[in-house]
Amino acid sequence: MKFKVTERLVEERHRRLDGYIREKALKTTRQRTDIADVFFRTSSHLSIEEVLELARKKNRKVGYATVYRTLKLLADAGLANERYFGDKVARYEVNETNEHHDHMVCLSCGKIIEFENDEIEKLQVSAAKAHGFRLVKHRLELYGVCKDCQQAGKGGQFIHSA
Amino acid sequence: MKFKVTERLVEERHRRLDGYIREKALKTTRQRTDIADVFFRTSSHLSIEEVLELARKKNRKVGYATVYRTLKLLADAGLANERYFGDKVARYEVNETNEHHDHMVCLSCGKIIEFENDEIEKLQVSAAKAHGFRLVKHRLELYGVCKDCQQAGKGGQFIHSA
DNA sequence: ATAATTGCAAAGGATTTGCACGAGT
DNA sequence: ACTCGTGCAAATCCTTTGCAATTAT
Repeated sequence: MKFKVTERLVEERHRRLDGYIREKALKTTRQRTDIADVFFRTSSHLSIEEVLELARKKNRKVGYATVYRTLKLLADAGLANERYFGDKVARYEVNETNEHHDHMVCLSCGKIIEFENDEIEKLQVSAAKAHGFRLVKHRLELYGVCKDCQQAGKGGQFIHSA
Repeated sequence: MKFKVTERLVEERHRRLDGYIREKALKTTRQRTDIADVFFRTSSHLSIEEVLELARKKNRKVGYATVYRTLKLLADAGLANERYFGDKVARYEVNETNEHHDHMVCLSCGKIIEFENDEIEKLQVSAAKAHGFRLVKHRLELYGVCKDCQQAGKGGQFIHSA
């Protein structure tokens, strides 16, 4: 997301989650709410590890299996997207309905920058059409060195292999 | 690759590998040659599993650790690229120098179609520039249903989650 | 009460690694 | 000879799962 995560937005996300839970006759639990909450409040791409760490600050007894399960649940509910960047760990981002963005991943510091480009999207559609391919979704990632790392002269040390 | 893999091309790849081996003072072994050979002869995106199976037809005693090590070696030599599509297994493709292509992945049959689009590449460069980002490489994948699967009416059953 | 959820530890799948043996230079 | 490569099994990493105990409805 490019915007700040407001309290209003966090509440809206919780409401969407509650709706899903009700619809599927699941249960609202302390852990779920806490995990979802830390997740809803970030605007970054968190690994399970990171979500676990944040969740434990709220609720010491969160187990990692529950984090895995809760993030899958959020993904099923359409509230989270699972992504894999260069390394092999799953990362989750909040899924904003009708938002389309791609990512730039800094090979030096690991930072993930979101960007949008409608022209590229359009060309993807044409490329798919040209191959008789029915496009469902896409993934575009640019790997390189972010502005900060270039300035800090850290362009060389790639921590990330993409 | 869009072209057929000719004998000339296979030889050229072996020559490049030999050069790398000499340069790094490594050794040419039966297994390496066999694994590299089956790999050089395909034009698809093989998993370790698949390379192992093919290599064993040539040389029954190839161990899977050797396949892992050899494909890493080929990647280091600049002859192979490691990629991850929707599932979690690494796939390797022959790296054609100065060839740029992206992939369409069929969610129904798993087929991988390569395509090129210079316009998209150009837009990526501008997008990166706009963020002060030094672009090193990119990854673009379109997920959907290929022409064959659409005709066969298999558009619904996604075997692949992207 | 009933059924879903949790936490733990065990199981899984893909990949990596340590080590003694075998092969290339 | 000397060093590198191999195969095997064990180890590792991330993720999933079985199960008994706990909690929400």
